[in-house]
Amino acid sequence: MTRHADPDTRRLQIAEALLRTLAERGLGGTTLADVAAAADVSVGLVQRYFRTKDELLIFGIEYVYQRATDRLHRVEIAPPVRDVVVRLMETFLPLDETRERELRVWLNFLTASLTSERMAAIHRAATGELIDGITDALTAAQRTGEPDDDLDPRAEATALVAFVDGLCLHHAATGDGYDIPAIRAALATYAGRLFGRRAGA
Amino acid sequence: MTRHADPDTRRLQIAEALLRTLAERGLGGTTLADVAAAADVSVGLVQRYFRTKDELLIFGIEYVYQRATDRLHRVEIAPPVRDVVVRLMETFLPLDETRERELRVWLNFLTASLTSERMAAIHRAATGELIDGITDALTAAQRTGEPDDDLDPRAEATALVAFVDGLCLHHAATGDGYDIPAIRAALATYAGRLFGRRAGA
DNA sequence: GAAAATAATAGTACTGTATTATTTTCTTAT
DNA sequence: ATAAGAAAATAATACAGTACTATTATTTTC
Repeated sequence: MTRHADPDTRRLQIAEALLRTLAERGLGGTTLADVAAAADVSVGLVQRYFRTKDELLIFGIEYVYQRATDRLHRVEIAPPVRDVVVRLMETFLPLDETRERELRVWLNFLTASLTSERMAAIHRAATGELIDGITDALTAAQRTGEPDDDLDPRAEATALVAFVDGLCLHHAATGDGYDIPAIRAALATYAGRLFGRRAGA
Repeated sequence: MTRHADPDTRRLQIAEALLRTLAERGLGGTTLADVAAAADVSVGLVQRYFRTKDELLIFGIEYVYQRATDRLHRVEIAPPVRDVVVRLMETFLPLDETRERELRVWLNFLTASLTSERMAAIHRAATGELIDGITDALTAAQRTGEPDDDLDPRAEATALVAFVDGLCLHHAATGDGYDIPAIRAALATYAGRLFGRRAGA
């Protein structure tokens, strides 16, 4: 990579190399040299675009959340709300290699946020916005009488997010029993109960 | 700590110091010196009882899973099954400081297992046994006609474990909206739907 | 007196950071 | 169109800090 590119592109290229490296070696096993090698770039270049390793990591986590947010915003919002909610949550599933990687990276950052207030804040903000969005969707659905009568939209939104994250977590760490079809089926079942599948049985 | 103790006790003492340190500083921020200090012991002593740091960490994760297993085995198994399942899952909730610590440690080990086959194997084994147990409970409940008619016990068990782990994960990392009462309420709601709360509304 | 634990030290390896000289690439002005 | 100069990227090196491991002598405890 000896071609000049504009600064923003370079930062993105390096960030993507970071994500690849993080997914493969974990946060504790990732060095600047690793990232530079993955980006096919010299270590000095990484240093030029990111003053410190911390700055690179912060940029990396924000990049991951940005991509997740972009996916969310591309979701079609045509009713019924039940399907909208399912589609929203499915954007988080590791349905392709990219998201599989991002899941692993996310888990690393999440664990890091236990000891880094800086990262914790980023994570909290993103999670909060997500839950707000789901809450709004559930509230809207209630007005159309779609979901169960007396459910607490915010509580259900937080529970749903926890459920999906739990599924993803086990997919990444456990494997067995948490393959993609199983996860989608579990999500469908969950949504069915949440919105009351009285029509069925 | 200058009193002699039998080897097993010493290893346990050091392991507990490890857990305290891990919960506080994370896996990446924990050094042998930290552990020794937390155990009020010299670094040389840690080295005597654990040849390498890796050996200490493996012992630590096994210790955590052992404690979780012990808690599971102390759960009362009096029907209805619905309550048994809830009680089983509640043993994983961070209901006291010890489990709060263990949750953080567990998250660190879980993330580490993404890049360590050794740790991944330990995690998979423990998760597998747990899911087997829940599956058995659900199957037994089906014979008594307690839960819904046509549910897949194994799929439901894996989903339930994912749900609880997701709740714990967000409690540790996110905080907001995932306090203990909220988690218990979410679990109760989930169990209610799983076992069919037709009696209520 | 034997075993356990401490204390001090040394060595090796790795990593983040900083610096510098050199080469390559792009742009611009002639 | 091309040559000169600016900017970007490389390469090599140095440095300081840290951590794991190993070793040894000394002290404490049983």
